Amino acid sequence: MEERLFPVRNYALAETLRSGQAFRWREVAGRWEGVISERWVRLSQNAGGILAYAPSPGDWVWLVDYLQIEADLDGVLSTFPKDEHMQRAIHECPGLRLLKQEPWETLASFILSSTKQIVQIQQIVQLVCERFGSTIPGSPSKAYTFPTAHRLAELTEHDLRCCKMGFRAPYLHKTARMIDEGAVDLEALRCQSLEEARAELMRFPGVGRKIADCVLLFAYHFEKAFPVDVWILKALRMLYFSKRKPTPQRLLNFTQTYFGPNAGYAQQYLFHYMRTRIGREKR
DNA sequence: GTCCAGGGATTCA
DNA sequence: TGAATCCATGGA
Repeated sequence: MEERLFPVRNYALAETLRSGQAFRWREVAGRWEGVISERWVRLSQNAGGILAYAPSPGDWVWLVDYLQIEADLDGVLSTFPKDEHMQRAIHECPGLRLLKQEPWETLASFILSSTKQIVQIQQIVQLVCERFGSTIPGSPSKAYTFPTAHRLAELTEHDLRCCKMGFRAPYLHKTARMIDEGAVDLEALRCQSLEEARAELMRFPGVGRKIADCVLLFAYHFEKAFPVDVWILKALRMLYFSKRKPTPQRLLNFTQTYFGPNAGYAQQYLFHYMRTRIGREKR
């Protein structure tokens, strides 16, 4: 086991890991345990920064990249609109970050996310990993990798349905098969334009605009991708369109222009703001 | 545009 | 404690 302190400032670790972009982090006695690709890791935060603990971590680049430790957050925030709502959203959760996740796991997880609450998505993903992932040797607690597309492709739809994913099972199964057969190359999307990459992702069953944009943002860091779900819809209507009722097309145009070059990052702040503050007040 | 597809967590009475 | 509602939706 090795330990390393990353002296990063302005990083809201707990809020970031809980924010609904990743589904495999577990809080254990104030520390966070998770799996990044093939590696188990435990994270905690103190005044000095983020403390990481992992078996044979090598150069830790995998973690620095995943957590985006070297990202210039202040630079990103400075591109946000200077309106009252965005400034409040930033103030509400200083240090909220976007992670950089592995494309296949992100795609599969968000196919499973449709009309599910975050807690339930976590449960389904955990079941899938326990049943079909590989065990990770050397981790103090039982840990599993996220199963490969090839592994899921050789299962039956029924095997997947048994992980409580319901009608999402055929979507995930067919998507795994398409990737396994090479019909779509997830790595190739990295050098495509946002529009091309989105169109590729939407070829998968169960992937519409919203899920495609989640994958584009959380895995590929297309910084203009702006997933619009019920929370964001609520936020936009309440904060920016309180007087008139916008058409869906008008809302889409707004998300593509108003929030600037880091619209996806702004979306994450809005999402968190809605779920914590307003979400609570409204109830 | 409308309806439907699991089922668990959460809220409410 | 039992019922109602909600849920990072997409497809027919």
